[in-house]
Amino acid sequence: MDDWVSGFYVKAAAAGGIRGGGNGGGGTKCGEVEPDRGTSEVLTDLFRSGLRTPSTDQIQRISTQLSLYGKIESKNVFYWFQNHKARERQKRRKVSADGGDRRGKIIRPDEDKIVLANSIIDFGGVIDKADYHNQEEG
Amino acid sequence: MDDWVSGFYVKAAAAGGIRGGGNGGGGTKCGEVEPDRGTSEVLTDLFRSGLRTPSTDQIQRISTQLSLYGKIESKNVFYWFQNHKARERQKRRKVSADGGDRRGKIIRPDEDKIVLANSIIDFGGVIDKADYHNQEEG
DNA sequence: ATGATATGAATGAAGG
DNA sequence: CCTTCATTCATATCAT
Repeated sequence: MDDWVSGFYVKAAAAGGIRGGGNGGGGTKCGEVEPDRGTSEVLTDLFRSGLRTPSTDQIQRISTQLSLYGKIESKNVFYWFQNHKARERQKRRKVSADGGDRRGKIIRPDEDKIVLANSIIDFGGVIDKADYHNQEEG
Repeated sequence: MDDWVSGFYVKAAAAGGIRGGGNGGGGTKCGEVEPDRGTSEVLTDLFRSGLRTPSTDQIQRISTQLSLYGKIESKNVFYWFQNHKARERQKRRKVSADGGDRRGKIIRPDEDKIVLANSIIDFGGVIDKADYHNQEEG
C-alpha cells in the first residue's frame, strides 16, 4: 500500500441501502421497493436517540426487526452504526479549510434529542445503557 | 440513496469540477482558461509524485492552495484522491484482460463472522464480546 | 436528443 | 476506534 497514512473525510447524510449488499453509496435501483426507507428511518431514529454502539443484544433485535423490510444481517447493522458514528465525527472534526470563501456551508446541527416515538424497535428500555459514554462535539 | 432524495442530491452533490462548480466530465475542456486547469494540474502532479492518500494536514494545505483558484474544500481534495486512486485501480483491473485470464475477481466470502479489533463478532449466531471495550472517543 | 465518458459524492464492507 | 477499498449514483460535458 501507499501508507502515506491518514487522510480522511466523509460526510454522512441520508442513510444508504444498508441491505444493498454490495451497493455502496448511490442508492437503490428504481425497481427496489421502499424497505430502505423504513430501514434508514429506524436506524437513524435509533442513532438520534443516542444509540451509538449497540450491544450484541441490541444488534440482534434491530436486525430482526429490520429483516422484516428485507434481507438484513446483524453485521449490516453493526457496520451501519460504526460508519455512521465515525462519519459524523469525522465530519465535525475536519470540516473544511477553505481560506477564501465559506458560503452557505451545510452545517447540520445535531439533534440529539432522546425522542424515540416512531421506532418500531420495541426494546425493553435499553437504548441508553450502551451509550453511556456518549459525547457531543459541542 | 433512494429516489426520495434525488432533489437533495442535486443540491448536495452538484457534481462537476472538483470544486463543486460545473464541469464534470470531458476531462476539463482543454483550451479554456479555467481555474480547474491549475487545480487539475496540481492534483495530478501530486498524484504522479506518488501521493495517493494525503494526510489531513496535506489535504488542508492542498485545499488552501487550490482555494486560490476558486472555491474548494478539503472534502473535495479528499474525494479527488479517493476517486483517482480507485479509478486507476479500476481501469487497471479491466486492462488486465491480456491473456484471457483475469484474477483478482472480487471475492466476497460470505462469512458470518468478522474480526473487529480484538473481538470476534459472530453474526451467524450471537456476537461474542461486541464492544466490551468501550473506549472514549474524545 | 441520445449515448458514452468522466468525475464528484456517498456509503457499505473490511482491514488494522 | 480509525483508515482504506470497492461499488454505485447523479450530473455535466463531449461525441454522434
